[in-house]
Amino acid sequence: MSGGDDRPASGDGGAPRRATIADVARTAGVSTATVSRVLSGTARVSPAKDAQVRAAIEALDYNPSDLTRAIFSGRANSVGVLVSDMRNPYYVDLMRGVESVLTTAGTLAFLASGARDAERERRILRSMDSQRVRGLVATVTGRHEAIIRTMADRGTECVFMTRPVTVQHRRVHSVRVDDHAVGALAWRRLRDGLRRDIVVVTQSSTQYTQRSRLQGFRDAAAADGVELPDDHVVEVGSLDQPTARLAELLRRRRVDGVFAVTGIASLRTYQQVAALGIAVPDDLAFVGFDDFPWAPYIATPLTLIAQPALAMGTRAAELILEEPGRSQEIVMAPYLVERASG
Amino acid sequence: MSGGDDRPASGDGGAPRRATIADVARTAGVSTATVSRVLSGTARVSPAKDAQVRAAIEALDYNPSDLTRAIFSGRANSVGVLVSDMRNPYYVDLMRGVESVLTTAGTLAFLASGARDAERERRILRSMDSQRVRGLVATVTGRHEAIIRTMADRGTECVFMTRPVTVQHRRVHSVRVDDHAVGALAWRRLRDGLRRDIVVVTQSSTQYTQRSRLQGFRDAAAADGVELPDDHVVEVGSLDQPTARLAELLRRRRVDGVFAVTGIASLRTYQQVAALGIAVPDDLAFVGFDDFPWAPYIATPLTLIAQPALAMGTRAAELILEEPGRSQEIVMAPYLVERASG
DNA sequence: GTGAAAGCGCTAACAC
DNA sequence: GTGTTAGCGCTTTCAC
Repeated sequence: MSGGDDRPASGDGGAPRRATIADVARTAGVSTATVSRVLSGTARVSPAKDAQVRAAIEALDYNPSDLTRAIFSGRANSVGVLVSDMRNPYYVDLMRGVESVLTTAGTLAFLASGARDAERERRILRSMDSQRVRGLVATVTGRHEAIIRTMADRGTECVFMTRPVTVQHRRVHSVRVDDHAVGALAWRRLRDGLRRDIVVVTQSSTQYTQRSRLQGFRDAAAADGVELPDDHVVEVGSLDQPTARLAELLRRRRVDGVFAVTGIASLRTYQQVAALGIAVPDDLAFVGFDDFPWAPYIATPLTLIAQPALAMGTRAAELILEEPGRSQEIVMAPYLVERASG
Repeated sequence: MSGGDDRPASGDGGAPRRATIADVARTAGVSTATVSRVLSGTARVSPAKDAQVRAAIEALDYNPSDLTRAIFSGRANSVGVLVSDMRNPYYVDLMRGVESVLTTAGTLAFLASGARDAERERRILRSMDSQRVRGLVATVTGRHEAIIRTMADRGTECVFMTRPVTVQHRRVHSVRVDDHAVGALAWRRLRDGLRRDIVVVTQSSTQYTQRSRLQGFRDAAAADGVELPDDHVVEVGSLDQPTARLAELLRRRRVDGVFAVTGIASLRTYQQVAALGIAVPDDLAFVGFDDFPWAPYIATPLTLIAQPALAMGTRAAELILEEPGRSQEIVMAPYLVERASG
């Protein structure tokens, strides 16, 4: 062949150079512009050249770089998903929802866990911004107003789960469950089970979502003329903190119902109830929050208020792909999963 | 100010243009090369200019693009993680392991599920290749030799979980559990529990990993002079297939032990055993595979052979960051988690 | 329809 | 030390 063949066998340690659009153009005997047109399908090219180009792409096993493409649009073909804790089945379902929509659209999702550490969250958000993600689905502990505003300003659609938007911006959205309704559902369930002396277990009562669920419970109870005494709200904290106060409350024989407002609170309450040997649901009706895959398999299958995590994930991903143009606030209904515990 | 200020308020719909390295250079009164040097820290810059550059970066809220950077190295600052099923706690732990190592290194991980669908897997691998991921951690159903070879050729470190490498290449590795040892552990546990008539439950006996576990069991039994009859191996398939044959085997009073070789098989066997009302472990000792978070909480806590999923994830991520230069085959030891069932 | 050429934001020689 | 310049692989005018 005349001319040098420039499909080098190796650059350094032996990596064959990847075929570029120029290689394809050369092989097909056309310009790079024509190859680009075939790739994007925006402009028409003659059938003959089209065929040549496709043949060359095939022959060289050419796979165009999403990175280089992204440089033009300023946005990568990727979205970031930042969750608090990957072990939590809620986030797993959320991610599954996001992923199913994105994969269909040919977009890839970054997944990272902020581990409820604001500084770690910040670093991850910064990385995602460096990657120029076109969208962000986040559950965060910190507020991160500045970086969120920057990302939204620069074109990233940001969707926050579990809480209302804290940044007013046309590209900042919220997808969450109706926390007030969660509390109301719990109250009505326990009321219908004829429970009168109910304890509400929170994990951290300062959190907005937990306060809302508690408030929903209180409001629904009040509508039925029942008051929830302050000393019947107990905080159990995270997994390795003591639950002495909860145990004390449960030992009082008067308590006949319990509503745990988070997944962790549900688990901890369940363990405490089991440790105390209390008969569920006979002596104590138990309604928790956040369904999890193994809820049906434990000794006493748990009645739980669930959030439509999968649907929330797909909705979030759709928002990102749709680019609605103005801030969206999507509140989804929780639902009761009836099992043996209450 | 003399000259035009070129920090435009909006391009199209109102997205302010992102500050580029040129903007920083202009603001700091230096060249882009100097800014780049400050950023990478490779070459020394005078303290004065260094300060100016940092000030400009701060003022403009400049965050360099990982995309553009990646164009040079040919590799993005990202890795792809392709799993079979996100609901499986094993993959969750794997991902957690990968993510923890990568986040520390400032690298982001794509997560996608192939859903045991070879065509879907292929599309995702292709997307990841388009993103020029520097590494790949994959559990796949299909073989995908061609695309894997291409990716490895072009510089992507590929780590396969759960099975030996099928592509001989210095950048293709394997991290997996010692499946033969899994079977041996199970046998010895049941033997020590004085079980003699054991049924092995597989999910799909054609799969390499399951065959290995079965073989390990057989070999260990044979070493003790015990033969596993072929009709004591039963296949239960995936979640919604019937388990009639398993039920039939279990109903025979002679069977006093069972070893389920996959997580799904364990779950299905557990359900069947519960449905039949068989006393565990008194009438039937149960050893399963793959630990899961709620194993301690179910009615009869399960004795399981676990794989060090988290460690396997971190090891895979380390392999990618290390770029060992030649194919690595890492086989990790399974361990027994003793609980009530066997 | 098609190609030449400019340029996206960054890095890496290469001069000074 | 520092700036100038030439790209990285792609898209997109703008002529023809």
